[in-house]
Amino acid sequence: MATRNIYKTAVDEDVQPTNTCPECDGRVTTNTHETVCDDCGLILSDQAIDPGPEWRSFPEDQSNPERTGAPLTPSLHDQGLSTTIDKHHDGKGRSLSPQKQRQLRRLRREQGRAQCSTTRERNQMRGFYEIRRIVSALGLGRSIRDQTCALFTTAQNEDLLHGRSLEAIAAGCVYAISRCNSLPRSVAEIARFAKCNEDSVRNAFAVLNTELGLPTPPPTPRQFIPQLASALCLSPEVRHRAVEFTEQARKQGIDNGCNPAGVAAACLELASNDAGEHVLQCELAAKADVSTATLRNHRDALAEKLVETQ
DNA sequence: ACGATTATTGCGTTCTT
DNA sequence: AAGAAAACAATAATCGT
Repeated sequence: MATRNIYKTAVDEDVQPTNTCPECDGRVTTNTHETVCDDCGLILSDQAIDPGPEWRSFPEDQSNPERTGAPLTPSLHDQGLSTTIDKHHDGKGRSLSPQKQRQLRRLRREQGRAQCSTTRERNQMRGFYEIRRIVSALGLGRSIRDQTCALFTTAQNEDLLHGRSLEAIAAGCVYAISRCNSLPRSVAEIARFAKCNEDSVRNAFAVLNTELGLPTPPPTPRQFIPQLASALCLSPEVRHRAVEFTEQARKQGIDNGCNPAGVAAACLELASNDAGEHVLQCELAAKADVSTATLRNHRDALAEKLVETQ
């Protein structure tokens, strides 16, 4: 429980408003890892300028020995601090004698074994590999990836992996972190890329959530608008309108107990119809992972309420 | 493609032991 | 208090236009 708050990364604390989003003119926020548009979810840059020292070494300047090496990353089990032994050259770039090469080959083999000496470390490597794979397949940013890896480590420390598949825990971590960051992906979407079924992902998330007490608020329809609008190439106006509709839906309480993605899809349909940008129901429903019937039901219920309030 | 009707599923409530 | 069951709402499937 001591590590509870590490998932709340800089998103809340170090946020500094910068300029506006080129796509929708929405407000843009930057944390330590990436710059994201609040309105459309567009990631403007996940290669933020690093104010730290250069990652170069200057052999002639011996006074500054710490200015070497690659930046640390939590998504590698050794945080990127691995040692590699070259095959053909020594530290100064000279080529090696065959005897030395043989010796170094043996050293390299032992070093490789030492790098993940325990099953714990091996599991962590496999878990991180899986996380990196899923996160990049979903198009989520570096910040999400690093938070997910941190959560995975915590899960490992709390002994939550016993009897569960590593792949399921990794996928569950991705799901949990995406939700904690208000960038919800459906379990189905994650399971599509994960090496396990939906139930395993759900179960893994449930375990993480209860055992670690994650700050996971229920997903709201609003959070689904950006990704859906972007997937269907809808205009910023439609997107803004749809967000307003989600607010209406919330006030009227018609999203209670409903799949938020379905409500979001209905809001988008109404908004796009208003703007004359016609979207096929089946496409909208497919992107939101709901049936067209559900989409229509929500749309009609919402339309009724909207007429009443006018 | 869209709409209406019917079937299924999931879940909180209520009843029983 | 714990489990079973009837009940309801959300969602999906199917058929008709």
